[in-house]
Amino acid sequence: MNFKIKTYEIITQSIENAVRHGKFPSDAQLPEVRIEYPREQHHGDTSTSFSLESAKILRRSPMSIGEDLKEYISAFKEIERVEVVKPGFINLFFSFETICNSLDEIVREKDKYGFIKKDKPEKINIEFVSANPTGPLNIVSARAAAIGDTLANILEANGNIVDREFYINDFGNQVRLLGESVLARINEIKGEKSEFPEEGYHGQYVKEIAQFIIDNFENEYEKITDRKELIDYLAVKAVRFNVESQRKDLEDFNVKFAKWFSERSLHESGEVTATLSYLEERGAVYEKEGRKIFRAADYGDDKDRVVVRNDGRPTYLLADIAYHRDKIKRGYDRIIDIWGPDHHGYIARLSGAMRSMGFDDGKFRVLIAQQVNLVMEDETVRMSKRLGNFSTMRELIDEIGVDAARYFFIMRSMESHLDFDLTLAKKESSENPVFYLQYAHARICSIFREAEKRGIDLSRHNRDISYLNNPESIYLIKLMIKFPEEVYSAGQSCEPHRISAYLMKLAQGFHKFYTEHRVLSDNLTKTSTYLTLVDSVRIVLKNGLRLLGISAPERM
RNA sequence: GCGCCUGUAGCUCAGCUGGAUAGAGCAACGGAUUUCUAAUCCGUAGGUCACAGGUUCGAAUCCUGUCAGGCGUGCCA
Repeated sequence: MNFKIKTYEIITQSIENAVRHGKFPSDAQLPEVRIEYPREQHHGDTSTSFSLESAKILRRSPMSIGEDLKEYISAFKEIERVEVVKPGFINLFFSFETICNSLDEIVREKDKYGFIKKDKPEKINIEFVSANPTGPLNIVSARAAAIGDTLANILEANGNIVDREFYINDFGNQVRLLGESVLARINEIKGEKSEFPEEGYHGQYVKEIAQFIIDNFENEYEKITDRKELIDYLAVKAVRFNVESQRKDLEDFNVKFAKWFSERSLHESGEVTATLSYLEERGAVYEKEGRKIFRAADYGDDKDRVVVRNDGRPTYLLADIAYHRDKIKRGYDRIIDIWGPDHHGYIARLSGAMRSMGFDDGKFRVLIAQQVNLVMEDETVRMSKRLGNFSTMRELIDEIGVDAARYFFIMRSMESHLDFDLTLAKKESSENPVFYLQYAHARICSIFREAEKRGIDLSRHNRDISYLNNPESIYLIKLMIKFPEEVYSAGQSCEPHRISAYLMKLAQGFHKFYTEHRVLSDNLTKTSTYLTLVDSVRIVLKNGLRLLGISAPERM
């Protein structure tokens, strides 16, 4: 059962009945019925402000409209009580039996509870992290990884087919600089004189790459005499090294990409030039002073953007358009990109490009994973890849663990500028909210272990829902009823943090239940009823944690 | 200058796309365990929702302006 949908049905039918009986004029333009969850429990399970919104049109007081609807609403068997209060809210209270029946649904569906099957699944591509292959992944990438993977999980739970994708920027200036940096380090190790490139990468890992290449490819690169060719060779090797280590870090973070897409491959296959002619055919590109310029301003951007420089080299934008054209060609219904905050100025031009290629506006969405301030000992740590002074995702995983790290990133909305307190996350791991969730799950498992020890067999005993007629049990059941729609709306709004907030509430509800009620007792009917309840909680917790990519331990 | 994000309890942040008396965690203080795991629970305290207008039955939420912080504003990626 779904509270909102059920309430919507009841209200709209009640309105129809009222119209049929002449309470409301049949030609009135009534507003759309909206259902809300009241903040206060005593305001009902669901409520609607329909009478407030229709008062003007019907030229009647909201209270009297509510009173008219009340008799029709209370005729529904799911509804125990209807209230019309204060300014004109209609509050609905569901019957105890209706609510308790939902437990059967949860226990029956088990690990599928909250997961929807669609007749026509959407094919969704979600691209995230896509960090430059010039070094280890940093904290911002870790945040994007946690958010992107969780969002993908949620969209899958909503019945869609989701491909996770990583775009490798293995082309252009940065990569050349990486090659130069590696060359300098190789010469250094060999005791030869070498100037380190001014804009180069100073991190320790560059030395490791240099050593790695010396150990494995010395015979190959020594044959290359042309400096430019050598740098290119080293760059390719270094990129491969970095991509592999990024892939490993991400897999250890429970993130697996279906596709690693190389930017370089777009250039080599001719897709980039093909995309240019495609845009030219559509009249979206013009030439000026030897450059080719995309008419971004015609598609919502502030100004037009260069796609081919006057020396003939394509810009990053053109490659990116080619990349997204490839995604379109692969037949996705929806395309989602998650970018870092430093790219937000780029959204307008790429969305413009999508529009110019005729891709439906609402189907392309760029989300920004906002910055992360790493806080240590109450001081903000500045992160800079080039200066080599940054905290890596690898360090994060090693320090605080995957579960805690993922949870920290997911529990905040992605557009908030996150202060990540490393000392706290490390030091006080027992106070960490993620353990609170996991502990709830472990506690329930512990109850079942004890039940088994006592030889209690659930299937042999009857249940009696009257044992659930207490505030703690009712609170839990009502909350669990809302899980599927929580998953749905988190997917619709692309807000994974809602799931973590929801699970927090559920764990809270359970811990409270646990202190108030004893599950195992001599009364086998009561025991069996309670076991069904906590089993449901365990199912929902586990399903929710699975969405977040966090483990649900059976013991702690 | 222009654009994007943010501003809510001492700190970190929620607030279900406009609802009723603004919430949680942490930190502080006081209490609870002969019981299925105390990594738990209960209570107390803590607020000019940055500020000023506007929209309406009703605003933390929407519109305008101001202030503050961050980021962006390349023929870099």
